[in-house]
Amino acid sequence: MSLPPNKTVTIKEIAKQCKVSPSTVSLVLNGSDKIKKTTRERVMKMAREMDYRPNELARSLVSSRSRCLSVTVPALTHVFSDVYFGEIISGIYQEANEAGYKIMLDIAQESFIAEKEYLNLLRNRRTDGMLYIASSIEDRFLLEFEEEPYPLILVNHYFPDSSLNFISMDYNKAAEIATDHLLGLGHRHIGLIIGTNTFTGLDFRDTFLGICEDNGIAKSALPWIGGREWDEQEGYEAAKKLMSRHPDLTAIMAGNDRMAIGAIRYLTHKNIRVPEDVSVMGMDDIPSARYTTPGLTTLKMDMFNMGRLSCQRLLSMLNGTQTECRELKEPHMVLRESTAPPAL
Amino acid sequence: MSLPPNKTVTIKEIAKQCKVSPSTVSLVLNGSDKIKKTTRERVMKMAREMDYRPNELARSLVSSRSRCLSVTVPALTHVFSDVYFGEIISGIYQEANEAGYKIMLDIAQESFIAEKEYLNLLRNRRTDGMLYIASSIEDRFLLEFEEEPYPLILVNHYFPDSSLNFISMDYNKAAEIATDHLLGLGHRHIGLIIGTNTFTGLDFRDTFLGICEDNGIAKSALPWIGGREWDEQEGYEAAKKLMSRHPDLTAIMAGNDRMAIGAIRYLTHKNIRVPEDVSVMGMDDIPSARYTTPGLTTLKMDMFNMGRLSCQRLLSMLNGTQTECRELKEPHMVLRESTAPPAL
DNA sequence: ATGAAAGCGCTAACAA
DNA sequence: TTGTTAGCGCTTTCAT
Repeated sequence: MSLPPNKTVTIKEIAKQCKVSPSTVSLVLNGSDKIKKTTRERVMKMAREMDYRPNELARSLVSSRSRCLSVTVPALTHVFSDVYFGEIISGIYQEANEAGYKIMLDIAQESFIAEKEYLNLLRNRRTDGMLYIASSIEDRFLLEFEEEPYPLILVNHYFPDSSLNFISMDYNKAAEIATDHLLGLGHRHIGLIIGTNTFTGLDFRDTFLGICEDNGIAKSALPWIGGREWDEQEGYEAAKKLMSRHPDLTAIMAGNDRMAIGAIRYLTHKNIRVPEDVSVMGMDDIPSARYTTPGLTTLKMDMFNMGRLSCQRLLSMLNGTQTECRELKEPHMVLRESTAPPAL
Repeated sequence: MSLPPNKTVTIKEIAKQCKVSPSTVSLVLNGSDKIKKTTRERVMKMAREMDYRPNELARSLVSSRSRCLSVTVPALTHVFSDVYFGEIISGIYQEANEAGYKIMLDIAQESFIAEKEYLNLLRNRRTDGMLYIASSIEDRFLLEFEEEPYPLILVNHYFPDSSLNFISMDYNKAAEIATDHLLGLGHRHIGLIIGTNTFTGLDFRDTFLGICEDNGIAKSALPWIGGREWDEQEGYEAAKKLMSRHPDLTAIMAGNDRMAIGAIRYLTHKNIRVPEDVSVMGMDDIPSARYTTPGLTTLKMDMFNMGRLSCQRLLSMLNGTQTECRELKEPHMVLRESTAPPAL
C-alpha cells in the first residue's frame, strides 16, 4: 500500500512510472495547459498515489524565491512574551499563511547586527523579504536597506528622513488625541512616561509637550521620564519618580498600556486613587487594558491588523504590485475609567 | 570599491578570481585542512573582499539539511500573545540561534493538519525537526510521527501510550504539590478549573481529585469545570459557575495562572475576598502572577528554560547524540498571598 | 504535446 | 594538494 519508506518521491520517479520525461511532470505539476489532458491526469493521479511532495529547497534554488519571510524584532527582554509583538506576529502569520508563505523569526541582537545577518537572510535567498517590528533609534543598520534591493517594511515604526518603507500608527496624531483628552478634562500638571529609544516615542513626546505648551502650560508643570523597555516595571519606577518629585501631578500619560499598568500599580500601592487623585492614560489597548482596576483609558491601535497589513504590503512588493509603502494609521480613543477631571 | 550590485557572488566567481577550481573554494570555505595554506588564505581573502555569502538554499539542497527548525503551536486564539508560549519560544530561539539554526513558526490550524503540512515541512527538507508546543488531545495526527523518521519533540506536553518524544512539566507531581498545599491549609471544599483538552490537564485533574478523595473528601465537595482556551476569560466564567453552584467553596485551584487571574477577577468583582473568603491557586508562575492583588500562589515552571532544553534535545537528536527524549520536570511551590486557611 | 539538456549554487567522490 | 565530474530536485528554454 504505502511506498517504501525513506525513499523520497521525486519528479523523476513519477516520470519513470508514467513513462514521460521529468519536464513533462514538472509542467503538469505547475498547472501548464500545454500538456495533453490524458497525460496530465495520468501524472496527477500518480503524483497523488505516490504522495509526491515537491522539494521546496530545490524549487527555491532555481526560482530564487524561498516563499519565506523574515520577521525580526528588537532585542528587548523576553520580547516574544509581549502581547504587543504577539499580536503583530499573529497578524503577520495569518496573512503569510494564506499566501502560502512561511515566516522565520529573528531577534536583532548583537551578533545579528554585527554579522549582518539581516542582509544575509535576504542575499542567501533564505527569505524573500523582511518585516521589522518596532525598531529603536539605535538600529541604524536598517538604513542600509535604502540602498539594497531587498524589500523591507518597518512595522509600527519609521525612520525619519529616510526612504524606508513603513506602516505605523500615527504617533503625532495619537499625541494630539491624548493631549486633547487630558487638557479637556482640565488637567494642567501632567507627567509623561515614554520610551525614548524609538522615533515614534520621541515624536509622541515632542508633540505632546508642544501642544501642552501651546495651551499655556509651563514646561515645569510637564515632567517626563524616558525609558527603553516599555514594560510594567518601567512604568512602575517612572511613576514612583514622577510622584515623589511632583506630588501635585493630576495626570500621568504613558507611552503604552504596559507602562500605564505599571504606573497604576504604583499609585494603587501608595493608596493614590485612580482616577480620583491621579488620572492615568495608556496607549495600544492591549487585551488586559480592559481588565485593570480601574479600566484603562487608552488609544486603540489594532496590532493584529497592523501585522496583517504589513505582511500584505510586503507580499505586494514581492509580486511587483507595489513598490513603496508609507502608511500612517489613526488611533482612536477608548474611554474607560482611569481618567477623570482633576480634583478641585 | 563595492562590487557591481545585483550580481550575487558565487563560489564560482571566487574560483575564477583566484584561478582555482570551485571545489577548492568550497573546501576552503568549509574549513578543510587539505588545502595549502597559501591558497587557503588567498581564497579567504578574496571571499572577504567580494563579500561572499553562501547560498544556504543550495547548501541545504545538497546536504539535505536546512538548518531550520519548525516551531508549531496549537490553534488557540491569539496564541502568540500568550506569555506561556512566548516564553517557550524565546527559549527555543535562544538555543537555536546559538547553534546556528533558524526557527520557522507555524500554527496547527485546520489546513496545516488537513494538508499534512506538519509532514511536508520535514519531507520537503524545509526544516530538520519539529518542536510542538502544548498540543491538545485532539492532535491525533502527531501520532503519525511514531512511524516517521523525522525528529519531533513535544514541549510541555505528552501523549500517553505513545513513543513520541517529550519534555514536560510533571503534572501528576504538580497535582500532588498543589493538593498537599490546599489540604494542608485545611480546605475541604475545593473547586477545580482546568483545561480538559490536554493530556496534562486530564492528568492533573485525575491526580488532584484522587488525592482529595483519598483524604476523605466526597466527590460532591470537589466540583470541577473544564475548558480549552486556558485564558483569563475562561477562568472568570468558570469561577462564576463554581461559586453560584457551590457558594461554600473555600478554595479554587486553577490549571494555569491566566485562569487563576480570571477567577480572582471574578471573585473581586463579587466582593468575595481572596484569600480570606476563598483561596486561589494557579500554575506556571507567569510574570504577572506576582503583580496580581493579592499576589498569586502558584507552581513555578520555568517555561523559558523548557524552551531551551527542548531545543537542545532536538539538536542532539539531529546530530545523533541522542535518539530519545522523555523528560519530566518537577515544578515547585511559589507561596504568595492568594492562599490561606479557610475561614472558620 | 513532449523530451533533451542546461543550469540554479553548492558539495563530495574520485582522479590526477 | 587540487581539479574533474557528477549530482541534489527542480524549472525552463529550445528542439522535435
